[in-house]
Amino acid sequence: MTQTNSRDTKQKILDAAIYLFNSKGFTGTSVREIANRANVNVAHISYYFKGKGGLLEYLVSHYYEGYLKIIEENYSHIQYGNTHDVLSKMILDLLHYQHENRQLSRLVYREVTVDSVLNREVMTTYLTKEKYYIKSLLEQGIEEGHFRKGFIPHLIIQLRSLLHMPYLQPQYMSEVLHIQPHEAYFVHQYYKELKLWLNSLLVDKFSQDRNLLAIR
Amino acid sequence: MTQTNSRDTKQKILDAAIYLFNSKGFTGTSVREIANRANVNVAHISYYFKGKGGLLEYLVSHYYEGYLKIIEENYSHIQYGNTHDVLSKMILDLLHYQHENRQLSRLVYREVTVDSVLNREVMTTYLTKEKYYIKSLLEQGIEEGHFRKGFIPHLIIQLRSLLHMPYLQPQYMSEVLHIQPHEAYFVHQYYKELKLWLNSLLVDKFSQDRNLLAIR
Amino acid sequence: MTQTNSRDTKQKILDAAIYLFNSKGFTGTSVREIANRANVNVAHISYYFKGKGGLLEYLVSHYYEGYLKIIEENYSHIQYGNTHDVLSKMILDLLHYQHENRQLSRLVYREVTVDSVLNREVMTTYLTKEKYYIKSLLEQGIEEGHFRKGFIPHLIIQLRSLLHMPYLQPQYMSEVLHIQPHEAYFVHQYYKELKLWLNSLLVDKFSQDRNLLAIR
Amino acid sequence: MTQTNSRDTKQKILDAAIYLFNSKGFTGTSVREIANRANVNVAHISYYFKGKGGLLEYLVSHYYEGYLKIIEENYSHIQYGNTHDVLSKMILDLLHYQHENRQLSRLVYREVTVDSVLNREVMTTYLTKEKYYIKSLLEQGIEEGHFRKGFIPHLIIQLRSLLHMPYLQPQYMSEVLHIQPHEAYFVHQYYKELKLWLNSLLVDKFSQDRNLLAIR
DNA sequence: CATGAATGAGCGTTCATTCAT
DNA sequence: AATGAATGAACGCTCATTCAT
Repeated sequence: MTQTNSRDTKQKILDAAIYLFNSKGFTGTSVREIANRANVNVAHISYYFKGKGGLLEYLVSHYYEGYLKIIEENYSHIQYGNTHDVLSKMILDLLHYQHENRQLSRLVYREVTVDSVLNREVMTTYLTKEKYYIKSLLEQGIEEGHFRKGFIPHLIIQLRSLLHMPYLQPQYMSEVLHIQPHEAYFVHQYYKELKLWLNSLLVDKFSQDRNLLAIR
Repeated sequence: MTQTNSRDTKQKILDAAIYLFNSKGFTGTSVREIANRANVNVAHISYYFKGKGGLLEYLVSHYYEGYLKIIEENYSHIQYGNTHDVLSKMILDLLHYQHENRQLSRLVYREVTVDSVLNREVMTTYLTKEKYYIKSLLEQGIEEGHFRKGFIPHLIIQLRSLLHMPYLQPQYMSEVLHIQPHEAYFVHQYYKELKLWLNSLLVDKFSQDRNLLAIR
Repeated sequence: MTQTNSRDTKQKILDAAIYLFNSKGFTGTSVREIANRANVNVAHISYYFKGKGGLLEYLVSHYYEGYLKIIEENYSHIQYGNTHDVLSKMILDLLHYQHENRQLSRLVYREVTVDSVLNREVMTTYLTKEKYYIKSLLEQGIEEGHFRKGFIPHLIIQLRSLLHMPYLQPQYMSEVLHIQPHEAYFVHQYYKELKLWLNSLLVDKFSQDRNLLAIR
Repeated sequence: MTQTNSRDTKQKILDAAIYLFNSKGFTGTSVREIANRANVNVAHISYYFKGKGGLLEYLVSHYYEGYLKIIEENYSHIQYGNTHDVLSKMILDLLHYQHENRQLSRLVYREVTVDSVLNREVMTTYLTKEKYYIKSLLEQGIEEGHFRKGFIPHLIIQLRSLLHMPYLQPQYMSEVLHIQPHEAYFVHQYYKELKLWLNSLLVDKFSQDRNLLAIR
């Protein structure tokens, strides 16, 4: 009876879509299911998002925009000698971002593994930037002698794998490993693991000292 | 017109299904597409695999059976003091397995991220076993003083993430990172990375020596 | 092209379904045939009636509701000594009802002879009520001394057989017996037959008189 | 392992078909269901009966042949003054026939209510003969003054209705009326009802006597 | 004779989207 | 802005039948 404004309707659609795409997959979800769950007329989905495809595009874009913003914001704090700290902070922020957008994270990371034009666009628009920033950080750390030399693409794979995987398989986490990734403390616990990984990239003390000596 | 035997037909269906499920996802692929690609009558899919769902189940089960067989085979070689070597070898074998079943790997790892009864069954049938073996290996390594203490579930997450992710995102690998995961040498290159990760689990020389001294 | 209202569409589907179910049977009719005959999109059948099964259920329920209404209405006029008149009138009304819904009658009476959940529901919902009313009427008539004693279930079988059969086999009626049950006068002619049957239930004059004498 | 001869196979198919056609209807039953139930290869149905349709035709023909044989056999005993006895005996024999072929009776009486070429053939081949014999019997009885005058087609309808209906609705009989038509004694109980009906056709004593007097 | 693979048409249903109201 | 009727294509699946082995 009460009139809802378009902001509400759009948000209700988005919430329903996130839930359903997350749990059943994009192609496994029908627009009618979304409309029913959102208590909204079916036609609104085409009206507001130009169809089911547009709805996914909207979700994915929004997700990666927030994702990239975190990376860019952290990257902007780069100075001489602080690449390790910047990377640490970036990782923590991304973990928080994923945690706050758990359902969206899962669906985005999954849908991006199918061959589609959307996937292509995501890669050229967001993932190349993501790669650029991480690569730059690692390169600078290596140049400054803090990170050991390594094949950077492989390091990027590892970082992304470690970051994303837990949010792609929450049911496995909880039902097999008995870890609750949706609990707030998971972020901090898992963050420690990623710091250990990060430390393993560091030039070890001995080599580092030797390097310094050699330089002198 | 000529009648072919059932082995051929079944295999043609499987090949087509792997390709299409891999590239478009399970729900995004229709049985008619599969039948067309396999040059086979649509009815055969239900006839041989009890429907589209049965086809996926068959693929996933077969994949995880081969996967688990590798883990069990390697695990059987466990002896005192060789956990590190067993794990290394297991990782290499799994990388090879994934490489030889690249398309199947991607589709299995993806489809297992949706909420479904199949997923449930996979977790209780295969993934709990996988967890058991890896956990046992790590625990023994820790007990024997080779691996540093750590929260084992988190280590399992990391290992699985590092192992599976590259095969879940081949397009990202090739188009953004310019790595060709389908080339044979990728396995060996990436294997080195995983060995580095494995080494990072080792008790470092210093502590190890100190421990040995203390024991004497 | 022009949009018609839903009442029209539903009715067109119903008319087509009655005709086709009547002539070819429920399982022998396809939804596409119905849709074509109704000049309506196939999807509307599921849209309005929740599938082919729902369509049959709707038809059967509506039929028996009208059928029972007649029985209840007549039953409500029951008074001391008028059971014979009430039964006569009820039979005439039911004959008219069947005549006005000739096609529906045939399909309902036929489909109710297959083993199905719908059939079960019809029996518990409608036919037990029908039995109750007829049984009550006959029992009262017997108690009051108008009807000869008899095994009531057998009388019910006979009444129902005589009432329904002509409408279950109209082709036989017209092509073998050369009777046109669809002509209006058939109702009145056949009604006379049923009255004769009803009279055969009556205690005959002699016995009746004797009974009365004996009572005095 | 043991080789079955073709007689067995045919009979197994017939038994399975009778059961399934009876319970689910002809169009509601698939040849594969029949083959499964008969433990026989699907192809045999087409091989032996020229398809599903031929199977039904075979069943219906056989049924009506036995049915007609009973009528003809009884009719052959007709003599002056015994029409009533002949009819009684015929009715009893038909009740027995229906009882011994309960499932087949139901399916035949049902399938004969759809519009089909088979139905047409049945009417011209068997039902016209059935009509001829019953009509002749009734006409002779009327001529001889035993049966009251009546519209013969209507009498035929009644006789057929009363005879067939109980076997067309066994579930109704048992679940609503709590009569077990499959029990042997039902035949005799119900036979009494049909004799009462038959007696109601008789010229009553008074009128008969009066007629006789008038004739003299 | 018996088998099971193979066929292609058809099944009932659901799809994403459009559009008049 | 919001509705629900309407569309036609596509969905997964089953059908009765054929036929080489």
